[in-house]
Amino acid sequence: MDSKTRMQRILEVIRDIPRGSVASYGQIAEIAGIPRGARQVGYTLRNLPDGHTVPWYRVVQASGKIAFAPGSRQYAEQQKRLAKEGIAARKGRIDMHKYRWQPDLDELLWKPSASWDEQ
DNA sequence: CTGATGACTATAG
DNA sequence: CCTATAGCCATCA
Repeated sequence: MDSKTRMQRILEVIRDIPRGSVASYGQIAEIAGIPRGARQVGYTLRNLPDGHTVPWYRVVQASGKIAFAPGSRQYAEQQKRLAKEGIAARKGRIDMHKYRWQPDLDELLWKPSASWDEQ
């Protein structure tokens, strides 16, 4: 089925978010090849089956805010897990400039043989 | 098929 | 910074 493939691509991307970094729903969707699919990412995470190993807590809103309501159980859980990776959430907000995942840059760092002089 | 939903987002005030 | 609003789009009922 097609919807299943889409969901799997979303989960794959989330699993690729490195420890210590975060990505936005829209960013995940775009990387997964689903432009404007931010809500679908949220939908997918919302229905994660028990026993999953998806780092859902590394996904936040584009603004850097945690998507859960302040005071909720999940809000606290996410903030706690992020803190464990060295990501501080001040008032439920994360410094995206500092922690936003940049897959392209990651690849360049792992493949220094690529053209550097292009800038 | 139709209308409602929502772990979203960009924009305006 | 915050709220309000309008797009968005796969799923659901």
